[in-house]
Amino acid sequence: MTFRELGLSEKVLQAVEASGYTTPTPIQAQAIPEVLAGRDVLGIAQTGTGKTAAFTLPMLSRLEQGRARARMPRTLILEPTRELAAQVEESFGRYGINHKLNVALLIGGVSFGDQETKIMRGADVLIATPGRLLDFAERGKLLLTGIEILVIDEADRMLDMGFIPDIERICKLVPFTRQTLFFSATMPTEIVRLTEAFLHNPVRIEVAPAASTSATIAQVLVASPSGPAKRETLRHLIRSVDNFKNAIIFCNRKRDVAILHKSLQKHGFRAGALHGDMDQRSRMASLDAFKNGEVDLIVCSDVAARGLDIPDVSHVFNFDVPVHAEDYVHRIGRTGRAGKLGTAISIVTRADQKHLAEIEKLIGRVVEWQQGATLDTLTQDDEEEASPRQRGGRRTSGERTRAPREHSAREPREQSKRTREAPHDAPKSNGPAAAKAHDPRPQEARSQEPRQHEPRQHAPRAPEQKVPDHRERSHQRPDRARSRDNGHDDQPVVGMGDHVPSFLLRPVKLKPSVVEEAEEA
DNA sequence: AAAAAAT
Repeated sequence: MTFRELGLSEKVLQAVEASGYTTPTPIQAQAIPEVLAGRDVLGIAQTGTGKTAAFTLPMLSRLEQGRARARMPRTLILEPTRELAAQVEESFGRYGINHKLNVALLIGGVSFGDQETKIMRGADVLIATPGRLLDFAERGKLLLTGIEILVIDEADRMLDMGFIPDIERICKLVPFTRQTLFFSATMPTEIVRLTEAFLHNPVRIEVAPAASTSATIAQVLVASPSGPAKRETLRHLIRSVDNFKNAIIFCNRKRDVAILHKSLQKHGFRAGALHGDMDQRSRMASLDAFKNGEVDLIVCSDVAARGLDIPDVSHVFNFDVPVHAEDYVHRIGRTGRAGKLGTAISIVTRADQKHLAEIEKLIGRVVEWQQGATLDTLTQDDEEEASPRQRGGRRTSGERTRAPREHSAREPREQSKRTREAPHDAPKSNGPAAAKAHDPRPQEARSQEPRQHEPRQHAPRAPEQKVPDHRERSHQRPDRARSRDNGHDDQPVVGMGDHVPSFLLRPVKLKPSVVEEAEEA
């Protein structure tokens, strides 16, 4: 099967060939002829199946006849997130190079001016998130009465996000005679009801069963204590995994995205962040930086879990196990795309066991623990290290200071940091981080790339050995780094001797905002 | 125990 057999126009075929594609994916092969014939389509497909091209290519063919009028776009595509909307715009840009079509992106978080100009000029394709679209429509800046094709993408996600009332309102603003293309990864009853109301005699095209995980994704679990030790577990994993190119790291909460992002940067990693409370500029900048390789790590909330198509992501880390099992499937689906191999590593703490069980039930298989090291193999020490704040007065700071390890002697200037880091970085031999003896990546492929001109002080490191800290923080002012460190990690108090006033050892309850500031170090 | 989306 080739694209040529599907009935697409010559202009579109040339653009597809220029992109290097020759064989349509199953959903493209099935959907494209139907869209070209003007039929409604109900596509049940995950992202990563080639769904976007399944509607953009035939839409481009159809749009070759006719012209857009001011304020009256000819086609409308609804997306649940701004990033997905921007991604669809890119797709029109890529496959529409031979067309002179006006494509407008109508999303929140950016100024109205440009968007209004494009709509006034007449948009052939309007790609929108529901809120901003309704805003325009209600102000009379946009008429939906000329819509020929309506695309509702990621409908089940729209449902999750409470967009269904908005979608229904929008559907009532577009002409009854339009063609509707409706895509959803799953079909909950709410969505079935919607398709019955707004699709006319649709062709049903189903490609991948919901909740299946791709065979091209290797999945593994890593047991870890929680707290700062969890960040150390992640750092170790990033440094030690095989075939690392870049990674998306998921957290469950936006504030944890911010904390982890800063922590990784502090440790010298080139990392970006992406969550819905960031301003739109930063969101786009982060995503671009990750796509073009300026950073090789991006810390995300679930805003990035679904649909984002970043080719060639080598690893997905679940820094937090997702609370909702379906999110696991979506998150790990950011890797192993387009036939490439990917690895999904989930860091699991005691508290995650329940959610892990639900995930395994959903995907219908158990996920292996790395090196067979389950939560039960975490030692008492690991667990205690995980919660220094709750220790209260059980130990004095003097007792907390561990005997320097052998490598401290080799790096005397790093001793204080090393003492603090060693317990997490060097778990028991059956512990989570004992996985790989050294980083097999070529130097240029690593997170610390900008510093590659610096001589590497140590040959491939042993698991007990941390990457020399001066490499990680060489770009930082050391005084700043040190002072910001003191807040949350388990560092012995310097300058008070072994005596610590008892009030300092009392457990303290901090307001969340205070905790956040402390954690920012 | 969350995130997202209009201002």
